[in-house]
Amino acid sequence: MNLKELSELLGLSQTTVSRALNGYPEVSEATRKKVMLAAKDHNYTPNTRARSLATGRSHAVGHVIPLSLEHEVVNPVFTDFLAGASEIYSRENYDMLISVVPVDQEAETYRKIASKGSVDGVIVHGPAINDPRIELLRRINMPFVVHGRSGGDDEDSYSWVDMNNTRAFERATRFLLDLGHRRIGLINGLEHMDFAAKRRAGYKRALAAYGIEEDPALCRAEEMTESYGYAATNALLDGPEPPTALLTSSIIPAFGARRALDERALVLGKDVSLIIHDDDLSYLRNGGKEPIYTATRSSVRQAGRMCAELLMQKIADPSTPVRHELLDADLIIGETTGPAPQS
Amino acid sequence: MNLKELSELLGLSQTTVSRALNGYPEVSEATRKKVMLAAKDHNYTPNTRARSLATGRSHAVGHVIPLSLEHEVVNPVFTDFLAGASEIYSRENYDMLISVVPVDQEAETYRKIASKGSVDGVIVHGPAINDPRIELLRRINMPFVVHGRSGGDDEDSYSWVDMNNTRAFERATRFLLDLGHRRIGLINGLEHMDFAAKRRAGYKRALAAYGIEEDPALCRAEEMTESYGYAATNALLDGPEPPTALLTSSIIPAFGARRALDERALVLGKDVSLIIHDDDLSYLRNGGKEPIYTATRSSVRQAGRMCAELLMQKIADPSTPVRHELLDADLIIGETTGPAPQS
DNA sequence: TTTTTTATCTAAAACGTTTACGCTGTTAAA
DNA sequence: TTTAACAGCGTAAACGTTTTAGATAAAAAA
Repeated sequence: MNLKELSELLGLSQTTVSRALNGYPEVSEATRKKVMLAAKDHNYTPNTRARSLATGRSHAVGHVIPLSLEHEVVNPVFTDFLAGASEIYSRENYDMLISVVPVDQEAETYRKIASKGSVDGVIVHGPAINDPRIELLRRINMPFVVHGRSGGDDEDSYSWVDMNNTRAFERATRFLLDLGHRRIGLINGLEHMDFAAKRRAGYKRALAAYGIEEDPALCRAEEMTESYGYAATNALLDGPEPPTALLTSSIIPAFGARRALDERALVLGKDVSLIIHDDDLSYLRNGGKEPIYTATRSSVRQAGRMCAELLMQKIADPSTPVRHELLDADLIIGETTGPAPQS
Repeated sequence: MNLKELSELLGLSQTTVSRALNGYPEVSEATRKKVMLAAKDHNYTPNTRARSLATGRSHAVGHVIPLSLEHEVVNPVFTDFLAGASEIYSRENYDMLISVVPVDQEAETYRKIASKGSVDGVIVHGPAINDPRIELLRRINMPFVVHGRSGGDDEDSYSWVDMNNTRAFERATRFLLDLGHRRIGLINGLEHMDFAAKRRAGYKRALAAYGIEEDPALCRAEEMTESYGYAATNALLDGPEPPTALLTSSIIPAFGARRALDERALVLGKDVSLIIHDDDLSYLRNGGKEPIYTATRSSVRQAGRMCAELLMQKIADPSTPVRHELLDADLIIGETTGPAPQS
């Protein structure tokens, strides 16, 4: 069923029917009702392709999700982020178009997407420090919102939704310091990524406040997998002066850390303390009412919702001023932290 | 830059330029070269919307990924599945359109997608037993491939890519039986899903071969989260006749099982054996060269590739006969299984 | 030489919407 | 009574492609 057929069926012009359906005022309420009813009855939905061509907008947003080259890892937080964003899109009747591409082809992909005209805007995932994609998107004049920030001084010049990574890790580190820990290992994500760099900065700042110099031997930075958590924990514990506490950048390496500790019969929260960052993933909940891991928690799903929200606004009215949403992480106390063991 | 401008610039008609770019034979090699070059120079890409409208095909495929209602969990294997499928799509220059929708709105979503005409085909995720979506898609004549099967007798009538769930779990259970285990717990996924039902069937069949009746008290079936693995393991171990071995349907509940066992100071592979099903997720690798968990392994990413492959064929030529790909899982031996403890 | 075929290109229709503009009749203002 | 405003609807153009049906000229066949 298309517009022409529907309008013939109703004895009206295509114009009137279209206007009735799209809520334009130049049509009487009586006819609008008739049209709406007929549309429902013959379940007519405007053809997206034709509508897009006519309006110049595709009613879709793009997500380019980077595939890390070395290990072919695609970040698992995306499922929850997309679930959050999707809530907003489906409310606004927008489509979500995603491409998973190796990081070295990202710029190319954005360019292509733009010239094909298949989306009205994009979400930038996993910004690196001084990420070139931002400059690119601005140049081709494509509305975008960044999940995270890109460091640099131009953070005011584009819209983003970020978590206060520095503050979260500063608080977590401080919490451990207050418990008497002095050697604290950091099992971080890749530090050319802005979020990881900021977390490290927070860690460093807390140490500095206690007059402690950051020890590079206690800091690791890799793709956040379970096996990385396992290997890094082992490596740190095998060092000359093993840490009494650990910070991991996600719950996933924490599983690896737990495995390593178990093998050594070290008890979490007693022999070694552990604080994780918890993205509140639906399939990896950190406990129920009571958290298991002591954690800095910030919902990535919520971030997804907010990014989508901001982008929708930007698309609806491109003159919308840029907006920044800085989410604060909660510090929640679980069973994996305790006073530093006396040695 | 659009077709009209490009053709005027070249002094040719739009027809000729279009044909040159799309590789039609009615154009001389000389002009084709010229056209190609000019297109590159002014980086012209045909507008997707216009092309779709003209050809009637959208060059996009849809993935409707179900959001479990009760717990709002979106299955984490999707990221890897999508990564696999995406490889194929980008090779064929197809777009991937995804919607995350609560299970009760799935049928509605498919219908909408079809009438909007925004995709040329869909992948069906997470089929339940006798899933109504299959009938629906057939009725509205939308090409589709199912990841998994839907039970029932009509499995021959549509294309699917599945893992041999029954066989995998039969082998795993047999392996435990051969090691002397007689009480084996099954920590399964939701059993109205076909994959989970088939896994249970395999488990049952192996037990039957040893003359053992399945004990419902040893079988759990829920959303496969870490906390579920933890709770289920605790419940089983607290039962009157605790199991000496466990099977989990994914690596994620296995993390929970490990946590529960650690708390009881039970050693994996000695006090309690554990076999998992391993989807070979990039961010949750089951060890490196040496596997950690004994597991039945089948790559969900590979399944993604194959589904996409099949769907592309079906779209290119709708008369393509249905195809079935049944992947066999490897049984890989890790450190979490050993002989049943004497009691 | 005339006819047929072939190679190369073009004009215009089609895809299904939205929307700028125009028309008619009715009501309100002058 | 005349003019203006307005509500309600229709006509036709536009969006940027692909594709059908021809057109022209050159080459081959008769």
